Amino acid sequence: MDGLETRELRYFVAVAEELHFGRAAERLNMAQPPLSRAVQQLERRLGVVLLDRDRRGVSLTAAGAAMLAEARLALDAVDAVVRRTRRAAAPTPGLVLTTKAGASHELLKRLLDAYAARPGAVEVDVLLCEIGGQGQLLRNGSADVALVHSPFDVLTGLDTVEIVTEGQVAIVPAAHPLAQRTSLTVAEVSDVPGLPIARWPQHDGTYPPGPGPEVRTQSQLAQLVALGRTLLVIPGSSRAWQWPEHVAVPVVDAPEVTTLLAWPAGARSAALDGLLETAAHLAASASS
Amino acid sequence: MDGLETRELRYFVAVAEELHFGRAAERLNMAQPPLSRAVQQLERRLGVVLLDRDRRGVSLTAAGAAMLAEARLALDAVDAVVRRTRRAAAPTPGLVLTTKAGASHELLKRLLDAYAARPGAVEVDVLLCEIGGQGQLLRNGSADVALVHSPFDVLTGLDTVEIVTEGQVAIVPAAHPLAQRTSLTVAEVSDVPGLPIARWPQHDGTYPPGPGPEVRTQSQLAQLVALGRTLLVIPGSSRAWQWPEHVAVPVVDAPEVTTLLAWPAGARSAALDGLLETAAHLAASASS
DNA sequence: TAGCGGTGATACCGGTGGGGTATCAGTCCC
DNA sequence: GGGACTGATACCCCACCGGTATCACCGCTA
Repeated sequence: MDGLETRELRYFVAVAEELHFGRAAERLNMAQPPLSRAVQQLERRLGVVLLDRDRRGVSLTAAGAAMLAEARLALDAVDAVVRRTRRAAAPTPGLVLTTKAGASHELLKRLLDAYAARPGAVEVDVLLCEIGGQGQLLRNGSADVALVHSPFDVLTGLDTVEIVTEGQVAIVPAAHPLAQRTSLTVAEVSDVPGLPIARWPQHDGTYPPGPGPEVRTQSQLAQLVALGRTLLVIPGSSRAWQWPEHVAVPVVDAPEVTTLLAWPAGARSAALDGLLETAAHLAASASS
Repeated sequence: MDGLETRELRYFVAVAEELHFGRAAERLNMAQPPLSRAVQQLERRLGVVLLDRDRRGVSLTAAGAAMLAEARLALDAVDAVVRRTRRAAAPTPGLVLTTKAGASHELLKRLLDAYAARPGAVEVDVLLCEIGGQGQLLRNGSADVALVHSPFDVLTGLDTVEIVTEGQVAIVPAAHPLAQRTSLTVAEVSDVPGLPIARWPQHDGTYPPGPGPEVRTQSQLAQLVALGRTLLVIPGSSRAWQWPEHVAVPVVDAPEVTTLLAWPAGARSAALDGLLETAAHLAASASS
């Protein structure tokens, strides 16, 4: 009846992502025939057609698409078992905190310092990740807690505690006329001639179309602003990495950004509780 | 390095729950020796000691306890793959809504009627579960959405939308002096001589100690109240199942109860969106 | 239309390893 | 010290996973 092994899930995910048995088999370091067979067996056992093998290629059925999403979550959960178990077994368990490189640097520093001063504090490793990558790292057990920014980061499935809410600033090249302003509006900074918004890679690694430069890292972005090629709008506290060639101008009508600590729902531990309490104190002192 | 099959997780969970290789093997319908071997291999591959095999029995190490919690979540996620895939493949996919038997009956009826009247509404199956069982059913894919009650039900990992907030009433035997009152306080209904609060089974199936009667179902409870053996405090809308021998008295200082729809974070679908929208309308009309 | 490249499915085979039985090795208890 | 009980070890077998070889089907092209 049931039983479904993770091997079968991995096979299906590979095929569903590649939409090509040969390439999927290559990715799995195996030959194509056993992969075809395994997926057929999976479909028979589920009693569900997951893939349409038409002439000229493979495509997902509706059920296959549903299964792909669920299977990814399940595989993440299985990976999380290994990672969290290994960390729980470490001589000094510690915590892993993940955040976007460069974001909320000052706040993070205050949080870590305050937590380290607590009695019974454990070591906190900081794991820098790409934009929007925190959720994945929490789900697959690579991290215990993340510093995230609402409304930018997806928070579904995570418990959170707010730390601070703040306005946003535009980072513009010092030489640009906008740098003279004391405040700006969203309308003024969107679609500035000669300063197109930079484009970040999407989930599949490709870039959306548009006039702005393609970037992968914060430092690339910083340099591009310094070169007068783009501008960006970020939370005020992120200006820590501002260059001499940058000018920060408040954007008065930009949506407020809330910095939060997020953790996988239900994955509390004594160490995490300590960090959350520290964060709550920080939030209280910041708002007073 | 990685790899971990669900079979290994099932084996470990069985042993960790039974704390006895023989019984665990019996539960798994296999012999004890291969089970011992499999768990040993698992420990070697992880490089982590999960179980202490002391004289007189088996016990979990700290890492083993952590792994047990994670493994249960992962196995639920794998089960969810099967259930949700099968449902997605059904000719008419439908939605499965779960709730505690007897709770918010009127509200549920209004919600389902209103949703059924929507264009494009799919069939909604109602799955009645035991107290507090909704989270498990959502996690393992047995249900798509649940009707839950804050602060009673655990909401971690679930996205929610509020429907209605209401006060609580005490359900007391009509023959009891308290039935004459027009309002009560928490202090008055806790520890009433001769009317001890009923006890519900815990997660492991055993009952907490105390003077109250042991119950498993709402109808048992209803009968016990009618017999004058206990009283209970529940949301006002739950009085639908009130008997002639019951009297409902508002408890003025009891915490308010919020009825919500909850669903696994990130598991949105077109059908679910329709139901949530209906619930939002219901909430708006109820508050106005 | 015949050939060819490319795709997934089928046929068959060998080795690994998961699961079985039989037994051993401790421990506790009378 | 013997028996009951528990988990570990020894050994065996065969199911099944993965490999190679090949087929069947389609579309393109000359």
